[in-house]
Amino acid sequence: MAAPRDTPQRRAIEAVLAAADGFCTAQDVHARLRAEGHGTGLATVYRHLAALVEQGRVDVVTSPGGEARYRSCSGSHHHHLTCTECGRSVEVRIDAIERACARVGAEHGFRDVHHTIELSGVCDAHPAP
Amino acid sequence: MAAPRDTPQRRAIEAVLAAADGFCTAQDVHARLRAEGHGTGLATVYRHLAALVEQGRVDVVTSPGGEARYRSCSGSHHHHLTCTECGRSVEVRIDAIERACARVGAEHGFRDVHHTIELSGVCDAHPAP
DNA sequence: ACTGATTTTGAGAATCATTCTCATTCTCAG
DNA sequence: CTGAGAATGAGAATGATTCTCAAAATCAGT
Ligand SMILES: [Zn+2]
Ligand SMILES: [Zn+2]
Ligand SMILES: [Zn+2]
Ligand SMILES: [Zn+2]
Repeated sequence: MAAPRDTPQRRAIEAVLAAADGFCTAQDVHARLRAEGHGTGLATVYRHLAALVEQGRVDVVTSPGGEARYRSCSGSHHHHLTCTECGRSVEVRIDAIERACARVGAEHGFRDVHHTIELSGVCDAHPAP
Repeated sequence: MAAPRDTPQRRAIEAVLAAADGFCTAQDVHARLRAEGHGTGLATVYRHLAALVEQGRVDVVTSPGGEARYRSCSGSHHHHLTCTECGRSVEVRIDAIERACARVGAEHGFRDVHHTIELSGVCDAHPAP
């Protein structure tokens, strides 16, 4: 369960994530690697993706369809606003929400409260009403 | 794809959800039905669960493990605070968050913004620090 | 570089939740 | 009662993720 060292495969995977500016699926990463000539295996992609998530270098959200989608990100706490049309996503940080979540947890006698928040919508690069 | 009518199977499923006071998996529901003697099939459980979700009579959240968990709920907009130890969960409504989410969407030029929020922690029925 | 120990890799098999298929059973209006 | 259409359930199919394990790469010590 130790994090795999830095290897060419890991670098290739990080490169793919950096190139994409939205979330992409493990299978997507694998396909893109294959397209670029790297013979990286699917298992390896999953391994590194999991390690990167653990290190906080990559975010993962489980899409409604049930698959996990990955995206490289800054290390500190934040959430994502993602376009449902083009997949583009921006990191957002909203103190009001952070505070409200903490307060609600306390009010109900819960401790060690965590939260997951996902925002989605249609960005301004698409036909408007 | 039309919503199935009201049938004994549907009633049984709703009963199971009502009995449990936390989220449970489709497979859980199926198993519990079997245990109670109903010969309900897995496909039927999934069908009704999906219909109930569509009607807003049931909430669904995809757990970190990737499976969908269901819970009967009131119809109006709300979120859940769930205990990671016993699975108990309470509905919460936090205007501050609703407002903040809408505002952030607008600030970034997104329209038709939706959000999913899940709170989890340990409830006061468990050993404290 | 050579050797042996350790880690990483990748092809394919194994899992497992969910969805599909389809013949059978139900429901209900006429 | 009868026939059309809806619902059911057993089992197959799907598809993402995880596991298995032999081969390949890497490392430390010589
Ligand atoms: Zn967009
Ligand atoms: Zn937060
Ligand atoms: Zn609890
Ligand atoms: Zn809300």
